[in-house]
Amino acid sequence: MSSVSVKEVTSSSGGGNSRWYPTPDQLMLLQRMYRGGLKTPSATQVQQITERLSSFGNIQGKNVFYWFQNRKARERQKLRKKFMNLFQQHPLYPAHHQPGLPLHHVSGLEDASSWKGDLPSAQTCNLMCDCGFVTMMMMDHGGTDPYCTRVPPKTLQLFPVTTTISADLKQDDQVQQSLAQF
Amino acid sequence: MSSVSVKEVTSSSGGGNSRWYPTPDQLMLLQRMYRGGLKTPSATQVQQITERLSSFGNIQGKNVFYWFQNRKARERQKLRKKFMNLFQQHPLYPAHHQPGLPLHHVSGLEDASSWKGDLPSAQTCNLMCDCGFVTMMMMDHGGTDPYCTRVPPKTLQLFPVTTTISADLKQDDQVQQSLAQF
DNA sequence: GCAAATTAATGATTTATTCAAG
DNA sequence: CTTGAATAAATCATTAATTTGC
Repeated sequence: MSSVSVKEVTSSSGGGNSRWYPTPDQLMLLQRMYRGGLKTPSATQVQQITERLSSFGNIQGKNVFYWFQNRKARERQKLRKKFMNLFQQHPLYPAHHQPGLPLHHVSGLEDASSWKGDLPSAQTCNLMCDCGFVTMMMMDHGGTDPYCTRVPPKTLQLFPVTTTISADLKQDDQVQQSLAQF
Repeated sequence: MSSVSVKEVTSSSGGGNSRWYPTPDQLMLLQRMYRGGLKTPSATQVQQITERLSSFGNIQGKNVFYWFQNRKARERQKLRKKFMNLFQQHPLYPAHHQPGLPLHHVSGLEDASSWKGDLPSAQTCNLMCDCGFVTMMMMDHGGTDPYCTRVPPKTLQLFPVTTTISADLKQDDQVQQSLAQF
């Protein structure tokens, strides 16, 4: 570990070359392009960029591709995290998840009488939920938000998402599973 | 800063006043259910969900109903937009033989030993465009990116790709500009 | 000062979604 | 219903920072 094996820039051949590290120049240019608005370069663009950057050191197309992918992903990640911290005080959510699940059918709810009558028309929903939805969308990209931390929950699979059941059953099942989460 | 004010979740039912804002927990669960496959909950399901979510804060059946309605509607909206963009942003991937840009996977890029599922095409912003994420981004770091801004058609042709103008060319342009800097 | 130990960054892979074409 | 195309999300893996005890 401590061996800071100097990686010659001669990437090819050698054999087990370790990963690519952008040279300062390469990095600068990549960042400049990103800030300039290029988030997802096309294949052609990757190719061009690679060619140009190769004059500063060894580089491959996949390095460029990965760089933009990671850059973009981590920007979003950072923003999500920040935004969530802004919003929900309470720490990362492992709080409520019950393996055992209390799945039960809250019986006696069939009629749904409490709100059935005031079921609003479809036209109004846009107005009503607009702002709230913005909030949601902001956090949406963390939809499953297992982000938060790497520490607490290792991997939490929530939905198997099997497509072998009828829609209704599947939905009911999903509801149950979802409800079972808390 | 506009959207951050959503903080007060006070939907106190006291005076039939302000509208509902989902709490983070409620939101998370709703999203989870939606992604789990529940797009249009039945009345019964709405009721169940409402009961469960009410343990996190004030909520009514119609809120849940509206939420799903809007979520679904906006997903469709988003897709429509995406579809439209697809007609303008060209797909530049599989096409035919490009001089140095053969089929799939930006080959011509060295070993490409693991260069597998890549080949990005330009259409990223779509997810973020819709509901205020852009706002957040701007708020966060100075409104840098034209994530989803409409693309002014530029007259710049670099590649003989079939038709297409606009977004992709814009990006190519950006690349050119960026590359031109060194 | 210095390394071992720990944490943060980030390059590289894998996995899950999603829509639409067949 | 299945599958292809294309990601974004999640994860793995390795390296650089840094902390810490001596």
